[in-house]
Amino acid sequence: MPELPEVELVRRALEPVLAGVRFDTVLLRRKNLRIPFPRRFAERLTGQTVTALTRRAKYLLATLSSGETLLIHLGMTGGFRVEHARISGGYRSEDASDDEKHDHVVFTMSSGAVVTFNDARRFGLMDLVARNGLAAHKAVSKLGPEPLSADFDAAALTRACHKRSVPLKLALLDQTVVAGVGNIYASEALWLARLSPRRRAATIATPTGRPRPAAAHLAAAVTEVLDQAIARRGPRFRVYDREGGPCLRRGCGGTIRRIVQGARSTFYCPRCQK
DNA sequence: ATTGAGACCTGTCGGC
DNA sequence: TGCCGACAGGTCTCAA
Repeated sequence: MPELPEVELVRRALEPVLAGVRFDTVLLRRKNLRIPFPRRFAERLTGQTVTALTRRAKYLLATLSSGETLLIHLGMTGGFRVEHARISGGYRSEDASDDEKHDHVVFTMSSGAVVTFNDARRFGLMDLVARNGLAAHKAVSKLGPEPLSADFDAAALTRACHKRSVPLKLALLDQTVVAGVGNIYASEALWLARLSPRRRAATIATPTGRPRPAAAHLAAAVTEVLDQAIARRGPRFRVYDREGGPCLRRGCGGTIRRIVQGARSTFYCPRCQK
């Protein structure tokens, strides 16, 4: 489920549970997710306090008292459940949670909170990064600008796109162009900017690499769809998954189409997105 | 260096 | 009901 807004919402929900709190026990129920857990993962985490919970692109970053960072990616289906330790004699109700068979990591915190990571498809990952090692970490070292920071604007987008022949939609999904946009928000941002997902990325720049108006429209649209999704606590599908439905732009009258780009679905209105 | 295809893994949904 | 293919909000790797 998670693109940048969803990860940010997870971060906000988890922050009060983890920040300032210690890992009392760490239970690994398997030895890998998308990649193996690092050596002695549980031992290295146990006893440490989380000093901050931040986010970079779609990664959650828990800074630890040792200066190390616990890096977490939710993949497609990853998520956390927060419960509280029960006094012995308690029982678990059957319907309290879905598939415990996909509960892969269980953190018991010094507060009594029990934080469980569940991930059916196991496209998620956890890693432990040495103090000062984060910037060089493979997962984050090549990420482009944070779309909700001042680093991201029409100029940054233009620089990243002006020599690229890929379709605009695929450029938005490229995490080195802008970090955190995924398949839903890429379609949504292009719709908002009235730009065709099939258009070459380089066409938002002039031949000399200056931003065209489309670059500013697209940068603003990316920011807006992400901001709105966070504020509304979830995406609003104005084109995504609306194949065959009417374009919601006032006065357009077009019909939403689904195409496949890079083996993933793209939704757009051929009538108003140029 | 860039690009597209395939791989990774499980679940769900629609059609026959 | 059961089976089968298509599809799912993400990355990574490989070959051209």
